[in-house]
Amino acid sequence: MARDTKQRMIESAAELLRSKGLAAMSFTDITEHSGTPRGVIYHHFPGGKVELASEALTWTGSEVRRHLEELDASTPMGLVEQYLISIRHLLVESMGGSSCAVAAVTIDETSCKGLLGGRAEAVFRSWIEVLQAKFVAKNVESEMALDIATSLVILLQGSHIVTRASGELDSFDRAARTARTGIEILLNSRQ
Amino acid sequence: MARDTKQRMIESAAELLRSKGLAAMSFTDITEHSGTPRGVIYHHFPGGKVELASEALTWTGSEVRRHLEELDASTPMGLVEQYLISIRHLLVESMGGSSCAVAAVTIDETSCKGLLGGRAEAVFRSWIEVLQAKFVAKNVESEMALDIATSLVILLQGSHIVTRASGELDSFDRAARTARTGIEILLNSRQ
DNA sequence: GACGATCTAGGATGATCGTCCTAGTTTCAA
DNA sequence: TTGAAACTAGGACGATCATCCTAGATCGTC
Repeated sequence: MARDTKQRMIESAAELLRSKGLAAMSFTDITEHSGTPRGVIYHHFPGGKVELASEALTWTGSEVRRHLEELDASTPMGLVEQYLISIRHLLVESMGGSSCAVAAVTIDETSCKGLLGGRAEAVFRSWIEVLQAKFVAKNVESEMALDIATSLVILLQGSHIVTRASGELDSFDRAARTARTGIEILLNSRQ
Repeated sequence: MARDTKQRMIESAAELLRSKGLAAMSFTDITEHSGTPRGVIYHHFPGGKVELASEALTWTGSEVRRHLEELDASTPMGLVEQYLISIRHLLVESMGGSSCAVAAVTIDETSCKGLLGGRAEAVFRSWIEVLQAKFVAKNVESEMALDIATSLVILLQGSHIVTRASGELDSFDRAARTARTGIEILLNSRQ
């Protein structure tokens, strides 16, 4: 029960972070969205808003990481294709109002300098590392795998911003096409 | 004088938008940062915070667009190189606390749906169009030019987020390398 | 069955938010 | 010179914010 209450608040925080950002996310929003009473906040999160946001970030990070770890294909290029398809679905959902919780926190300066900034960095790095490992497992050289993994995460973040503003996926499709071409060449150029 | 007061507020708003996002940017911040009195706000911006943010967005958009229009090189690939160098400088500055004002507004759901969202979309599109026209002027086919321009803007936005979180430029350099390769191949593949 | 620890519950608080208001000041055309 | 328009100036307003507080409820352990 207790774990359930806390978890509901974390997931609500993650969703509100995605939809309105850190500063605009109030505890009133969270209690209404999660259906938990106000007094529970500082019992489960003695550190207040920062601690809740931090846990929401960590949770979002591991959720996405779990999706990334499920990617599987016989070739490196197959991984790229799967990733692009996967995040296209994610962007479709996002257009309805959500963006990326990690990006939302990164936008905030105060959070960026403090605990939350470090947490956001760790989340991004973990995503990149998971992707890199996937490519390395397909016999892609380590540095090249890191290049590709980083490019894919940056493509996701950039697309989140631009497609959310425009309300359509054309921008992503064009950037994805360019990225696919570039990565394919990189992969073919290896010995 | 009047124009000066208004302009100072707009530029302060743009900077605060970059550093802390829309919701966290208060009028108290703006008056302190710009050195203008509180009563002036609703004289120059009857629409309140939304109108000020909108003007800050428009101003940021034209500032960046001006930089983009200054890009000049003899070859399409030269343009890409210049763009990458140019936004690398921008990212160096950004690491000290600022991100992109347009992205900051896009994160906010309420603003994204309303007037500000439309404004943000227009700004992104204008950047893409300027870049596209640059490539078309170098005899790159229109659709391919749009692909490349879109990719470059998405690269900028994604890098802004990730490098701000990590505090270093390695992510950008890796993504830029991949993008450069991909675009080069696209350009060489044309007839 | 009782007791300490954990959790739920909602209200109170001071600070800060965006917005608005009423004066005073400057500018400039007639 | 004068009067209207444009602008400066700072305070006041209700609403909302994050935080904290005190009780009641529930649980596991002796």
